[in-house]
Amino acid sequence: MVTVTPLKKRREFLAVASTRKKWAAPGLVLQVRRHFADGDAGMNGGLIRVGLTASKKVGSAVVRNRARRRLRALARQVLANHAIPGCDVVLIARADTTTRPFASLRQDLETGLRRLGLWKLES
RNA sequence: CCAGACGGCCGGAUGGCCGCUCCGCGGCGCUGGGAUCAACGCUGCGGGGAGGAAAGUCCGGGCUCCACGGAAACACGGUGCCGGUUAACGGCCGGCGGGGGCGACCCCAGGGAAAGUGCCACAGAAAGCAAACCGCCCACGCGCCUGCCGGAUGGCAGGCCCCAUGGGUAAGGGUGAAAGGGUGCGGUAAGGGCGCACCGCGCCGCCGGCAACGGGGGCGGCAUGGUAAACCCCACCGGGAGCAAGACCGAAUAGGGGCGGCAGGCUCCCCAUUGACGCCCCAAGGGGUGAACAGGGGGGCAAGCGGGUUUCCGGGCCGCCGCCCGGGUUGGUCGCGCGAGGCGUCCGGCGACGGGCGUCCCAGAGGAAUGGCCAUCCGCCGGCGUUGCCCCCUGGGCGCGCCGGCGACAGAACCCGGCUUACAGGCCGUCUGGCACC
Repeated sequence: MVTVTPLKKRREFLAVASTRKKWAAPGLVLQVRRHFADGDAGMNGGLIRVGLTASKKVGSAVVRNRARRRLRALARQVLANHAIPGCDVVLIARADTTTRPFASLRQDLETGLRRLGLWKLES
């Protein structure tokens, strides 16, 4: 199991967005970036960093918080076991994030990881 | 039982699996070895962890910084019946006045319009200063009608539905949100506070009340239209900005300011009284001179500079070096939760509220924790069914069962007192008006 830490700085979010590697699903939008060229490169190699974004388009403060919490729970379940280490991931909430069934949301994230080449069988 | 008024309260519950954050206690880790403190990381156990509005950011305070001689005044902003309450308020409580409701009760931006200025759309004759469109009344006749006289375009008499002129009126008509008090009677040519009664208004006493105000009396024939959420006047209140306040720590790089690099000193090495070093002479070997003298060169020390302006001295400039100071980006720590605190109870007060006693410690994040998923129950809504009950019986209500959907408004960001706005559903109490029964 790899460690999952949060992504905090605006710079880091922009860096992930600038790679243009993204996948849009009904429940969420996924953006990824490998922060080391190849291999395990250094001490940060095992880290997966996750950033969550919920804009005002999603809804009020209550709705945005709920969307973020569901995405955080999802990331904990899926990314730790199925994403290859050494990458940054940004999950963006959409309008349906709070109402979509959790299993479907999970499906969205998993196919997104496969499409972007980050999928890994359970370790 | 139905309809309604007011006040208070709750605002999903339980369990399972997996997490977050803070606090307390314990364990482990941190490279030569051992011991140990703090912090940090990981981990185990125990405990705390959103709201009545956390919202809007509309008022009032605490706290912090800035400004300032206590302050006062101008400007600007706010408040505006009276009394109380409070740390304070534009809040709240109790009264007063006006309006609405059968009633419980509800609503009111409720100071001043004889200080001044402005405005009063449309309509209307006229919107502030008294005027007069229709009408009403009187007079007059140069108008008209009737009758008589006369040859006559004339004279005489009478009359006013229609006409002109002069005068009196403001009751009636019509306009308007508003038309110079209202209703009635008398009076009058017609009318009019012209006179009278009542109401209203103004002024002056009296009584009740702390007061707003209320009650009653006398006088005045009525003067002063409305608008101050128009300017304004009066009274009272307000210094400004805000936790991104503010305090502390503060790396690399770049940049800012100040001082020094002057004199003098200490120390080490080399040369030197058999004369170093500088200058002068030379036959190139040396000699003279400073020498009536003891120093010279180099390095180091908080010691020591270099460039360039023709040169020297001084000064300035640029650069370098050394030391010191201040600002400050990312970041970190504090501010930061024992408080105008919650709950219970007693006392004072109609009440807002105040006081005493007891008891409790109750969120503290920072891309922002306080949750994610599942199950059962609960509540509400819709549909279908019903061998149940009721009614005003093609139907409806209540109850029960099944299926499906939904779970209001909304997320602390320094704290507190209010206000405003949003809100599925539900509970409790007091009161009002009906209906039924005793």
